[in-house]
Amino acid sequence: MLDEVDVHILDLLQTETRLSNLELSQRVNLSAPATHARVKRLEQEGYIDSYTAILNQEKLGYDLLCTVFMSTSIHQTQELNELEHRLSEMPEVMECYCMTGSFDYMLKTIHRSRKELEAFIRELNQLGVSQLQTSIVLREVKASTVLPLRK
Amino acid sequence: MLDEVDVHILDLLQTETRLSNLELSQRVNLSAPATHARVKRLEQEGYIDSYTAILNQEKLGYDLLCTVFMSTSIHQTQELNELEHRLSEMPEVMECYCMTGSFDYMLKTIHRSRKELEAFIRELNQLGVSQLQTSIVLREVKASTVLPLRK
DNA sequence: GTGGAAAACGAATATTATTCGGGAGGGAAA
DNA sequence: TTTCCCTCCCGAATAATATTCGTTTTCCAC
Repeated sequence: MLDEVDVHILDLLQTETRLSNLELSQRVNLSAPATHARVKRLEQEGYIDSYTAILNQEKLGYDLLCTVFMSTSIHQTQELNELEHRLSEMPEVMECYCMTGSFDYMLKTIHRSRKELEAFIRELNQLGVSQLQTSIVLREVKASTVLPLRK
Repeated sequence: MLDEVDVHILDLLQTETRLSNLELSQRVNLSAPATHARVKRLEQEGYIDSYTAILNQEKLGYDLLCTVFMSTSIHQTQELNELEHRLSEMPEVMECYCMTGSFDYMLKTIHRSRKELEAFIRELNQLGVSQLQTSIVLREVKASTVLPLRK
């Protein structure tokens, strides 16, 4: 179970990840070793999935962010797993969700150019897709990975 | 400009962020100081937006991930900025995009319960929204922050 | 209150990042 | 080709930081 200090640590980790263990310990009013042990415990118990560097999409030439809604004609579990596996392996697919609503899946995909997007959509179509609806992101208003722990 | 080694570093940082600088330097066949200098340069020049800890939504009680499509009746720039600012400030809104298609915005939102989702939608409705369409994520097939640098 | 487990502390150590002086490589000009 | 200069690298030294360890404190259950 998590106490108040654990939540405080998690919240600091997801917003100010670069804090040293010493600074972190000062923020939560604990000694450095005690703080360190807690962080390790939180990692161990699966409260922290991963640490990651968020790269700048624009600077790296990825200017085309899309949402793709798709449905499939597949209904057998085995084949569905296969489909999902293939989707997961595609590097352009950043997120893939199974959804309520009129489509089976929603994808968030990223591309360098219209040409690459077109190639990607063609690739998708060869996967047993019955319907596809692609929209393009005009502007990113907010893109965060932070959970509202402190709300 | 980026050379091959820079791209290699960025790719390692976004997939194996916890690597020590020493390990990182060995992976890219450079000395530790040279690698360190490159990382600092990449941060400086804005190729790395941020470092973050990705928390486990389920373990922390956030079991309700949604996509919300919304349109607005607002057309004046000033008021639109205001609206976007309000959306950005809402902690449940993890992502917000201005889109092509039949809705103006798409949001990715996260909640602890149906009750909180309902309160959130009510809050949205008081912001000058003309249309709302909310879908619920049944299952996360893939959720990544990794750009396909090596594709 | 008392015993026992869990968790904290400070000091010591190990690991890692960071700085620094010097040198190799490569292009431009003579 | 030689020289100069700039850029980038390296290894060694230092500084900062994480991590371990033995001891003490805290906090329940009885």
